[in-house]
Amino acid sequence: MMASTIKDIKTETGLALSTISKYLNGGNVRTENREKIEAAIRKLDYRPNEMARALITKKTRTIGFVVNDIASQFSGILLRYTGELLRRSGYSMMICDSAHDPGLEEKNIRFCVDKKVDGILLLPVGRDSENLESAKRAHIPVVLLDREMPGSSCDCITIDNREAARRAVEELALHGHVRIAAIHSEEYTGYERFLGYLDAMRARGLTVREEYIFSGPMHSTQLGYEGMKKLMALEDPPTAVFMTNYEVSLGVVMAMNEGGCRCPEDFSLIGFDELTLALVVRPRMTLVAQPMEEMCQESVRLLLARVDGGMDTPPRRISIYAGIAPGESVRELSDPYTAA
Amino acid sequence: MMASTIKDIKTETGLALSTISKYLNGGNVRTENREKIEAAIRKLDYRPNEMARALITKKTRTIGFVVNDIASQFSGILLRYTGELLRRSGYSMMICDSAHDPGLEEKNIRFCVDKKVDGILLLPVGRDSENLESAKRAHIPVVLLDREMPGSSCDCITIDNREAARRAVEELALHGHVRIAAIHSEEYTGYERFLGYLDAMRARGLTVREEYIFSGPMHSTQLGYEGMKKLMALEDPPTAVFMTNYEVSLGVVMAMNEGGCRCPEDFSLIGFDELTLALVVRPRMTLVAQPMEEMCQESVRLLLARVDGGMDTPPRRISIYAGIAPGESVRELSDPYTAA
DNA sequence: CTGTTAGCGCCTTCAA
DNA sequence: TTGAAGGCGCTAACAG
Repeated sequence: MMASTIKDIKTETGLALSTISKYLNGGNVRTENREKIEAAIRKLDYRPNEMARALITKKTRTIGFVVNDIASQFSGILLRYTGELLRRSGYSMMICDSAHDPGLEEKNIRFCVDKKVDGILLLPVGRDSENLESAKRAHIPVVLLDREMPGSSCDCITIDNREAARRAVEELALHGHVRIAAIHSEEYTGYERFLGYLDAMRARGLTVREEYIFSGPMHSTQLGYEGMKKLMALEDPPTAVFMTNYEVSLGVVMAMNEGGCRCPEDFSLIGFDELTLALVVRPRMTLVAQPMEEMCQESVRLLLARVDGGMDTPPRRISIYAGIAPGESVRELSDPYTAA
Repeated sequence: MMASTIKDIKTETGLALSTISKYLNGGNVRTENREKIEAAIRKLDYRPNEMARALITKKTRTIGFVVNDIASQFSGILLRYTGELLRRSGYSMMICDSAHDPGLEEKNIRFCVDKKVDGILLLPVGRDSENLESAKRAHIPVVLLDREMPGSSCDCITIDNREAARRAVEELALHGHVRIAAIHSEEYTGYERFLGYLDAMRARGLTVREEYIFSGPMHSTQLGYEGMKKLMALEDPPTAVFMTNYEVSLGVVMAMNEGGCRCPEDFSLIGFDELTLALVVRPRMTLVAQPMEEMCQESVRLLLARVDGGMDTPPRRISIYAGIAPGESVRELSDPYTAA
């Protein structure tokens, strides 16, 4: 009734433990013995005990994924891709949700370390690389996904947030927009993208009006909703709005619908992330499409390379190009100064 | 440089291994020795090796969560609650995403079994309890969350889907609605809720018109969007729409906004799940609020009871009452037959 | 209460 | 290629 062990295979086949072990680990065994072993494994439904194996090899074949917010759609999709990639490489994934709490993030990393994961994928909440201390002490590699942490010496996969944002706002300007608002979060990605907005405005010599900037501590539907409400109520409202993530865009669209405004007639919009909203809303939103699958591939590749290869090579920072997926949410403005 | 072991504590303190082990497991030790041990632990930054521990105790203190769709907001929130609850009980959570694929679900369960998890929480994709075979053979308890599986003999936590749906549709009827449409998925929850719709219609003696029913294989924004488009195009459209989940509601709202329809003036709406949408859309949606936190508490409680207590007691099926959160998306219809 | 002695299931030297 | 012996880090009997 108990799960069968390698010993049972031994008594079943009459071979030595080490022979069986070698077979299990892909070594060369006489064909006749191989067949015996395979038959016994099938018969007893034997599966190696990963715990015992890990005790010796010091490899759990488990990766910890510490995620800023498990309930966000963006994270969910990253988790799906990475989980699948890891599974294909024989790794399992232990997910810990930091729920936007930097303190919890630190605990989660420590938890992963205690569980002896082989490596950690981190989609960070905070900017404080002190949170990584426990992993560093235990020599467990960490790869940062989607967001950098200034003080850290980890590999890091991001998109070129600032540059992508700059191009997005440039797109608005190219269509003749001058009164361009921005709704952004103060998190890493939100702020980087806001900097890109400023870059574009400056490069074009456009005025950055204070009342056109709306920000909040983190990306949320709430933020977009409230921001757009405020912008719509302005005496001299913008003609275009730049939004720094998916949830924010969702909130903006809700606010516009509620206020009876149309896109792009009343407001042109450009945002980030090609998720559900983008597939459903008409007119189709123009937005920066983050190559999420590629981000996951790169981060898993880097992490597994560290797991196998070690920490002696210098940290790599990969910034992936994020292009703009065309849509119809930006309208041509011939004379911006008379536009509503 | 290597992580310190219990042996290091032994040489540091001069005590026997078993004394230290006993201390670690909460046994009684002479105060003077306790202090020695504690000092050594701090000094060497010792943390017990969970692998070695698991090898003897046969408990990994890890729970596997096999989830139908990690990218859905509903699942995300369930994962957040359960993860937190488990962490507080000293358990880690290994999440496997089935991505709506029953075949992958079976693989995921087998994966959890191989990883020797102490128990499995399953939010199922399919209805086929054969997927649970590997867990059953290994005597690993499984608790079903949110959805039943007919043939299984597992504990199961659901809400009273059918009854809650019946009450929701009854609510529409009480406001004078007669031409009531339903957009539902063919998944377990979607279908149960559709049955509740039929119950209510029948009880009221209302006609169930074929053109008022729209369904699809699974819950999605797409489903709601397309369903609502179709309903709006009808010659004789419904006055109210019942939607079987959150994503569907989102799609419906999008379609209405796009078509220039207002809620509740043009269509009354009632749906499920108090998520982001519910917090942002105005007028506030009337909907069945699933007690997600309670569902998680119950399922974790049941699962840990199985982990400790064993499988000899008969399976428990808990159905939690889901109330209707009031909103303003259902309007009073005095004369339904003349309403648009 | 403390220490000694065996293992948990597996991998990895070493001889043969 | 194969087999015997030792040990990974820890807990669980015992005996003291």
